[in-house]
Amino acid sequence: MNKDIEIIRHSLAHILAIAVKEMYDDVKLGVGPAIENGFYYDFDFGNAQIALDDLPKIEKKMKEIVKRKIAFEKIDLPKEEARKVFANEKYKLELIDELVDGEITGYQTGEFIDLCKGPHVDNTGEINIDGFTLIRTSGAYWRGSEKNKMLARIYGVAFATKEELEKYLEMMKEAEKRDHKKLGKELDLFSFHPEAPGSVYWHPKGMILWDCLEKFGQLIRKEHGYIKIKTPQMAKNSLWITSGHWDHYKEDMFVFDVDKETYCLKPMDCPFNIQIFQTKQRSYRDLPIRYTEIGHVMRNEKSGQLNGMFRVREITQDDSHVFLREDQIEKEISSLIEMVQEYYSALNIVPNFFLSTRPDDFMGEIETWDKAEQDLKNVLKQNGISDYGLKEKDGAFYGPKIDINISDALGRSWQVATIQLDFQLPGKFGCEYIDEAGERKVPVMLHAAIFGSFERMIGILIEHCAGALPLWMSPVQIRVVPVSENQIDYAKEVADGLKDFRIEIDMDSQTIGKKIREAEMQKIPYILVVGEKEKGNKTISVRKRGQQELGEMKIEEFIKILEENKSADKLINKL
RNA sequence: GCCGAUGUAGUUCAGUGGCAGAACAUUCCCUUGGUAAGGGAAAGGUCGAGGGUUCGAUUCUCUCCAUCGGCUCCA
Repeated sequence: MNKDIEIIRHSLAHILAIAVKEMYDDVKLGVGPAIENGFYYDFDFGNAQIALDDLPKIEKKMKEIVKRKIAFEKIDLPKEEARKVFANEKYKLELIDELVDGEITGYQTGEFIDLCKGPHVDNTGEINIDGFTLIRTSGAYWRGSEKNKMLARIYGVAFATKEELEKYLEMMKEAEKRDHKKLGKELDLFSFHPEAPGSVYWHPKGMILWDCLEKFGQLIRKEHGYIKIKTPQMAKNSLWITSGHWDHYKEDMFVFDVDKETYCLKPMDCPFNIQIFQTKQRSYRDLPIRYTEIGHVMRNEKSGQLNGMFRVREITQDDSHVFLREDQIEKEISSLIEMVQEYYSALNIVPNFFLSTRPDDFMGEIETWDKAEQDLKNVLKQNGISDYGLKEKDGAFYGPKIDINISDALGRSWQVATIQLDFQLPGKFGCEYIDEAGERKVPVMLHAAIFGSFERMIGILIEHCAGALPLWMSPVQIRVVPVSENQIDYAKEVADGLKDFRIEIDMDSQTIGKKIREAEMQKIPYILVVGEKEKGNKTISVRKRGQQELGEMKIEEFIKILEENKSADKLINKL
């Protein structure tokens, strides 16, 4: 973030607080930082409510304050002094109590003083009155904890100039057009229905996309030595008590009674994979054993956090579980990172790596966790990934993980792939193998999903390409458009010659312009126009998605173009 | 789950305390066309669900459901 604009954003948060204080009685202040593209401020309005409709008034007041050209003055506040100044601000007092003398500073603007480290602009006059706007309100828990009171957060966006602001707002409007929920409907890929909140209904075209992803994933896994399995959808709670999910994950599980016993829909596949491992006596020579499973798991996500395909209750994971010896850990994790990189480069997506560390609610010994975290750090380094982010306390209850995040059209970051190192569950279940010396040993377990879930990954993919999927994944790859009904027979002949592709014929008795428009809006990669001319010459006129005509050519020539496109996609030859 | 917004035809959206509207899509008719919308007609609705206020509610009000933007939580 540009330093100057960050100061402006921070100052605007301060000005927002002034405006709200002037307009509403008995408002208590929370905090108000600069954020990417703007700023926010949290307020406790007491019994009053703040709604979207109130924002224009507040924004007007902010602009008025900017025009007053008042100075921001930094003041040092000894703790006792600060307690006096903010005597009426319970949230500020809470923050002051955690600071020590000398650390506490405030910024005074006219009558108003805010508790703040700064920096701020010297004078409100430095702020461009047309460079910012308030965009939305939301609730936000005080200090980010669900246990605390929910404050009213007001968000604004701010830039140095009016033009930059307008450009940003325009960009966000464009981004909304790439929303996978909207495109999924328009392209007839999937739907949602109120009777099954958080579950996806896959339409025929969406299913083709799904199959392409699945096949490609399995191909990569096969090359890395994985074998497919399939496990149950539900199990008695005794299994989940053993695994620890009952203690650590119960809130998110669907639980129900059958014949006086308690059952759970599976929220994860791991315990079942462990049970398969245990059906035989395993030797050190057998390891690593690499299972992969298309896991259909169900998690009771809270209603308010469901979000299109990004956050569903029925999640289909490209799951894998590896049982291995300690000396195999680094090599195996490297292999998983390699798989992630192969997969994402084929999808033209750059993965962002994160290390997620021990959560508060962890299972096992701290020393084991420290070792596991160190192992993951080593492997990341060995694979040339040094710029990974840190997600503190974000590991699974059974082990730390390497996560891969991808942004959606609106710039929100979603976790997709995950590689988890687990020293806990195999022991919990009493897994063993016989080592070289004939001793019983507990294997280590890796949990990994390469693209995370079909739902989330497909949502992300759609948004990344605005629905214009690469040829190999397009549900319909080619549409033949006859100029008039007189060429329908020839169109069928053309389609027959391209049987290896997903091809369809537009039989509508509409103008050619209309039919082209339809095909373009459906984001079909190739449109083949056939009229009297083509019929006579035994050719086709090719139009590529989003471009002009490629010209008239023989079908064989067109197939050559398709093949080149395929090899450009690298992986298509494998499908 | 919490804060806020939204819910009207298959879709995108207008609108109103007193007979429910458009465009696109659908069906039919005319048109037989040359690279992003040819013309016409018909059909299409328990205005998210249930209470309340009212002579009368799609409209006001309450509860619930669903969706979206955040918060929290997670692939």
